[in-house]
Amino acid sequence: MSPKRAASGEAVPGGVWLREPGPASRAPALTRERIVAAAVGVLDAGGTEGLSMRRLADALGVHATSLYWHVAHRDDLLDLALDAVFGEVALPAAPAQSWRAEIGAFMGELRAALLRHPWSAALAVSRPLLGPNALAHSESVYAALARAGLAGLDLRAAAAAVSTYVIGSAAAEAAWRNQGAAAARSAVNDHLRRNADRYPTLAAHAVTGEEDWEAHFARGADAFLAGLATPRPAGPATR
Amino acid sequence: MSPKRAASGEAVPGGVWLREPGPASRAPALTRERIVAAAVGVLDAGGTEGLSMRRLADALGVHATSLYWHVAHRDDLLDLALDAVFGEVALPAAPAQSWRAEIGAFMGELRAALLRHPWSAALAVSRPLLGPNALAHSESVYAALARAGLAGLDLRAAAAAVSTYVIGSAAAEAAWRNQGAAAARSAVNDHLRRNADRYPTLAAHAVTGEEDWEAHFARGADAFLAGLATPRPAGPATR
DNA sequence: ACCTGAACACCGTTCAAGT
DNA sequence: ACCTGAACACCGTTCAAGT
Repeated sequence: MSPKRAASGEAVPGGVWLREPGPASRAPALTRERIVAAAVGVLDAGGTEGLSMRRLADALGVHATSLYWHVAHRDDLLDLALDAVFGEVALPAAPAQSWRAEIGAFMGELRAALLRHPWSAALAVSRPLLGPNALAHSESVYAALARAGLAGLDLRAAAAAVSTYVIGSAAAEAAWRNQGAAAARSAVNDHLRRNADRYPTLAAHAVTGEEDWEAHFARGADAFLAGLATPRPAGPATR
Repeated sequence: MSPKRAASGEAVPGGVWLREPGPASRAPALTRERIVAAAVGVLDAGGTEGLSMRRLADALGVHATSLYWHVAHRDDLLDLALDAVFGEVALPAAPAQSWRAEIGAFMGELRAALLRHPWSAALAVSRPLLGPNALAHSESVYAALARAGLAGLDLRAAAAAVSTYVIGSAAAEAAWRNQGAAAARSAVNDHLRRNADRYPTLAAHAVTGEEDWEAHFARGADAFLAGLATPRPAGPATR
């Protein structure tokens, strides 16, 4: 695990400073951590499409093919970068608060992390979340819901729904923000108003000005948590 | 709007059958509908990554660059194909049933359509849904929820949550099904069991055998609809 | 063990040219 | 109006080679 001993020679006190840091003393130059950190940077800058092996290699001062020593495919990079985003979300310190407060807090924090990296939510819906950070959060959500008395299919469905709602909302928000934003929004409004005969309710109720995404999200999350708290009709299918 | 008149010549009764369908009488060969239908086919066969302009052109017996006459970018193709999937979902015929039944039915049908085209859900989370078919469904969801008494932010949040839940669930399901399925599943189970100290609740409650995805989905949808039906605390922020 | 360099089989998109 | 063909600037990934 420790890096190889630096090049040999007589032990001269203070010699480190005099010797050229020969190739043997260079740390591996590339590590998974460095690669993943750089990948997150490239993704933040250019989105999923902007992440190419060559561009990432450039950012690391290295040839593209070198990356394949540390990583099997480009896809692995995406999975690793995504789990790094989950790693930005703190795990609940004290399990003292109510399950509802704990899960509500988790939802808010996960949303914030996903929005800090606008490429991440779209990625999170499209691949199994099995990285250590994602699993750690999954575990704490399961634990909180189990404390709430859920089990079996109810528990699994509730846990899945929690992350589905957060990730899906963040992905939608990121998708809207990505594009021209203001320009796009007014184009949509125009379109709806021009076709008010086909879309009367949309024309009357859909967005007009600046969306308050956070209030929007919180409203849905509230409704959703209220639903989870509602006792299920104890049908025979409950296992 | 009507296609150009076929090549001229003396009007001989029954002559159509005798004349070669010369180049002048060929219909435009490429139309947006044909292109979109072929794109859906290519996507069904090879997923989002499998859709390239050249491959699609091949399927249509045409040169790749010809597509650019009908479509501006590859992205347009994705938007058009996605809206075609929404077009497979029937609009509610009679607005007679309860809003809850209507929306529940819509959710089930949309899920089915998205799963018939496993590439579609992941796409639907990552881009604004502004195609005519998507908007038509959006309109009817808004209308049903407005009938239920929702308005303003409540209405928008509820409508957004409905599609977020359906699309997010379908995307997650498709992602799990895409990969090795059985192999992957048992690998995950092994992984969780090996790390049961880190993930005790997951190891105890997470999937073991075959998932019943539909029951899973329905359970979450029920909880979710129950939450929507729960009256909101009439805070001052309700506009 | 780790990185390079050349190479292969692809990409999306443009643009001038044909009919 | 619609399609072709050549061309440009990219891709992910492999593999033999270097150190």
